[in-house]
Amino acid sequence: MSRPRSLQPPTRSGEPPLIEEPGSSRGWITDDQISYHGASSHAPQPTISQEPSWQYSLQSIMAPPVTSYDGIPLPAPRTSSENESSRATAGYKDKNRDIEGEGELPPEDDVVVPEYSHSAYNYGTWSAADDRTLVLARSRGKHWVELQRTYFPTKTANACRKRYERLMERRGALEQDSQRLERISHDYMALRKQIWTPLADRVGEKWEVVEAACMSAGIRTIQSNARSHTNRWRKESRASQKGREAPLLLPRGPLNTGMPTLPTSEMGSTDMAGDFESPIPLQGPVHYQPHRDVGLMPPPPFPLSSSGSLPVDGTTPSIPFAGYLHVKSTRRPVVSRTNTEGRSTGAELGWNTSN
DNA sequence: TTATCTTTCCATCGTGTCAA
DNA sequence: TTGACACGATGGAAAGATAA
Repeated sequence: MSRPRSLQPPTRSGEPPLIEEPGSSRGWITDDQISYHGASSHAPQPTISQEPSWQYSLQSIMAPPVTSYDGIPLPAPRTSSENESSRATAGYKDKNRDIEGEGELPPEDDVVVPEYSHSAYNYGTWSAADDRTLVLARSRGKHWVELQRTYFPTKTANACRKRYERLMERRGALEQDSQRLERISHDYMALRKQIWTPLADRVGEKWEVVEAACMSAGIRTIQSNARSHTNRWRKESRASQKGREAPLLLPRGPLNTGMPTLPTSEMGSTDMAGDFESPIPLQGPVHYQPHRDVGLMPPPPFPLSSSGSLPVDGTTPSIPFAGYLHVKSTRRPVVSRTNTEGRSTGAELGWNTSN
């Protein structure tokens, strides 16, 4: 099976708009509000309802049932007995799907088949309007074949069914994620001081200041800054070594500077150690000292975003060499896709918040 | 037997990221 | 700037399940 790489989905400008329900505050999405690649990240997200009886403790075990999609009541999951009775009484018409959802389906006569051939592979994306039509039609008991012939003649019934399944899975996961984020936020507020204090001690700042700087910068900015900072330090270190007889020795061991001590075990034995690396291995108890007191080649000031709250004047203690954290991304955060992964939270990074 | 639905596998495409 | 790579999205196909 080969598909022409150049085949693109047709523009949807010729499709009829969905009919807005009179008095409804929920307007239909017009074509110019939809981009057809990555559309779901920009289009208004539908509202999802789920069973209120769904228990918090079950979050990590199973996704709650999705009971509505953007206000459209969805049929309850069918049991085998319901299947049997519905088919017997309704002449194979599934009465569980015979639910009058809000909104109207586009008139069947108005459905315009795009001009490209159905025989060509239809690698078309689904717009928000398509999704709504699909869910509405399904909620009214239309079989896949009928639904496909009526509203999606350029797609197959199987494609419609799979799209429907994925929509339901996605919406369920979305709702689950929002509740999960609430839980993480709650725990974060309780543990944030513990989380940020080690880094704050290392750089000689208040933990609130360090937290604000990192939060405002974002993980991508921090990754980028850390990498460039490390590269710059290495470059300058090499240049410095060229001009000396003896290589520049990096401090190890106690310097007795009065700065907070971060035992190696705190970094080396936690999951966090797998996400960060320093220019040199951490060995033994290390006492950190602002460079200006030690007389080492001063690293550049800590890079800040434009909204960063750390001062960048010369009095700001820069991060000692061992404090350069280069974040190794084990999973690339996805920015514009609709998936919900890529969140970087203390919990997900495996920060050891126990004391 | 037929119709419908579900599950599973797999190939392809689009897009973002990263290193050279 | 470009190519390699990873990953999610999409849809075709086949097999199996279920009920009329």
